[in-house]
Amino acid sequence: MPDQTTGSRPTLEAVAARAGVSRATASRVVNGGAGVRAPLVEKVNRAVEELGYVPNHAARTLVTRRNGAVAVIIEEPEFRIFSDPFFEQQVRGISRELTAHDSQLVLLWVEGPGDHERIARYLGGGHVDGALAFSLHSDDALPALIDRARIPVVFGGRPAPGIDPAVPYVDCDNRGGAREAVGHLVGLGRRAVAHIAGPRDQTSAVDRLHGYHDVLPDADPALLCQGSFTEDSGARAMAELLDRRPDVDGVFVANDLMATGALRTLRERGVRVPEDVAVVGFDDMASVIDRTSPALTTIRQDIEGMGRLMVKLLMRLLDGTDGAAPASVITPTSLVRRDSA
Amino acid sequence: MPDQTTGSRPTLEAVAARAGVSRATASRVVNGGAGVRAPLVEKVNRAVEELGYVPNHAARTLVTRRNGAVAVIIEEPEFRIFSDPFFEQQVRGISRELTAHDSQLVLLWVEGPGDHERIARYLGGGHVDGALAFSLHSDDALPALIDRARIPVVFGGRPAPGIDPAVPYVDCDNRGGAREAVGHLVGLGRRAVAHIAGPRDQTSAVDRLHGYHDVLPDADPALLCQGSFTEDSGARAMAELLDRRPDVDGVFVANDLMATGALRTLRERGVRVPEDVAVVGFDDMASVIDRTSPALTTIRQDIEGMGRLMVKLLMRLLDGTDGAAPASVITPTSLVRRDSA
DNA sequence: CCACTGCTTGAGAGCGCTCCCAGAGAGGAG
DNA sequence: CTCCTCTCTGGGAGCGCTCTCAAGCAGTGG
Repeated sequence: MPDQTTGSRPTLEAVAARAGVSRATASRVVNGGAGVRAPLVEKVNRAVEELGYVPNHAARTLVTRRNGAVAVIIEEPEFRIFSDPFFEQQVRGISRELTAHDSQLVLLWVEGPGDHERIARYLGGGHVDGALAFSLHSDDALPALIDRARIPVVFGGRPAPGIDPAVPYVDCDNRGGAREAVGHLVGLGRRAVAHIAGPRDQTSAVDRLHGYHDVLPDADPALLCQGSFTEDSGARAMAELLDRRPDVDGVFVANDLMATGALRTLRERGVRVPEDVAVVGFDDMASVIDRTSPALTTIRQDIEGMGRLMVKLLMRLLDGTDGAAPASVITPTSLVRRDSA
Repeated sequence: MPDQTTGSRPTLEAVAARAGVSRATASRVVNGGAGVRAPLVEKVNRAVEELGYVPNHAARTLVTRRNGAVAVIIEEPEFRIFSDPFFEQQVRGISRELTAHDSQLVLLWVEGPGDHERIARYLGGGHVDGALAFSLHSDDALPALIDRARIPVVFGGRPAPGIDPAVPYVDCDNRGGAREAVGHLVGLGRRAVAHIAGPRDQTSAVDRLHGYHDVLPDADPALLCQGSFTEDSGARAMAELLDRRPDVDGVFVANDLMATGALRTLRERGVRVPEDVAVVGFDDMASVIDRTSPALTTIRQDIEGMGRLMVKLLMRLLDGTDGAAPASVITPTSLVRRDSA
């Protein structure tokens, strides 16, 4: 009988002893069993079962230099990004895909510049194989931070220009989606199609604005209004638009939340949607859409899918069939027709 | 010159060599430097600096058997718990406290029974030092799962009866808070004080109901209504209450979200708050309170603080001054007087 | 001047695992 | 029957670190 008196967890050694094989063979079986004859595989597996053996992660990491963990970096400078439904969906996708790759999700919550030193040290400390981050603002210190840690990283959302262009990212086709939205409004016969844009320092907002201009390069600047992706800012922008151009008959709003605000303003002013003004949003965020009336026509993006793609890209980086760094991925968008346009 | 030709990260060995000391001394300095003479400490620190040395986590874990990581288990059976503001605040507290303890937050996202096997394996695999979980429903399989992994755990919220009573948890004083809420209404001279309760399978809701009965043991059962912690259920319950007992002049609602619904119903029915009916909620959830009118009087609980406490409790468990398992903690609540009562 | 105490320091043994390499069989070709 | 090849298995080194233990070295009292 092997010494099993201690309360500690059984080691590979113990499994090997019980199965009557060497540690090397036991290891092979535990890791898939390639090149081990069936009867031995059987024996080892039984020993694993009986002993309740679980590989020691630290020991394995020490020699393989693989952690099986990926950091997800969350910055919360001003908003409650954590409870943002967009973000939630993306993290869900990440979590699912990570699980599929037998990797763990380590949450790094950055609350301010004071945390940067700590985060950099952590990332550089070999605790995780790679990192996933989200590009929020162009004045973000995060990219530099990660760059310093010399760790593979994939961004969610196109990083602001100026960031190392070699860093792969996953983003939806903001520009193309915007084109489709505006094209839809134009196709509906709308003559004065306005745009309520998002913050200038976010690439997604900038790209959507570009998409608008792609279709309407000569649009009256008065048809352009600046919002900040919040519901109230959308309401205000819509009011301004109605004041400046009372003849406006179509609006492409850069996100659903602002579109909700715009719909509110239109309702308050007695403007009919879509008869008088047709409205198209962006995101197709279920929790927002549910509350709109009339039901919001919008551009859908597969947010969870983007989260999964981020992981897939990172894994490819890690598997490092060297040299060929995977390119960024732009996922397609689609128009979802509802009642508002 | 030491061999620094490889691109790999420097080891303690390298630091020791550069500082002209032994690996043991270098290790001592890196870990606080107790019992090492000042000049050597200085030398080693300089070497660390120059080499950009970062300790190898896996190697350290291998010998210390401490991971510096804690699992936060999130179950998402039906609701979007992740984007729940309550949850967000709690996780923020956890994250902050974990950082203070130099530990990392590993997110374990349980999506269904299919994940249980994986989670149990992970928890039992020595990847994390302990786990934090939240008690949601009484039919929860989670506690059994964690029990099986034989890993220290602290719950957020009192677990349902039937769960191992030795497991420590952190919860607010639901019952006392409810007593205070009802007492406040009674103190205001309200004669027919009703209660809109939360789901029966959640201990927080049950405790709040108990608190109500503590103050009003002989309350008319018609003054009791069942909700499900959602806004709509609160609205429906309020309507039912008004139908059953038109003379109702006070309501203690088991959470703010339902209170919002109740306020809506009251407004729609032309009932004045607080003149005709005084309303007290529970939670003091900023994002909910902001939207209520009149401003909701409610019971405040320190949600972030509870998150932090969960970590503190777990750390005490881990430091294991054996035997004395830390007791659960009940945090105090306080009445926040606003306009609705 | 020597033994003794107390504080620093270094040598070395692992922690549990993977992986390289050599050796042992087995089977086919000469 | 021997030699060679191929497949499978075991021995053993070593990943980077911590920690125990003993040696070294002052300083002190007898």
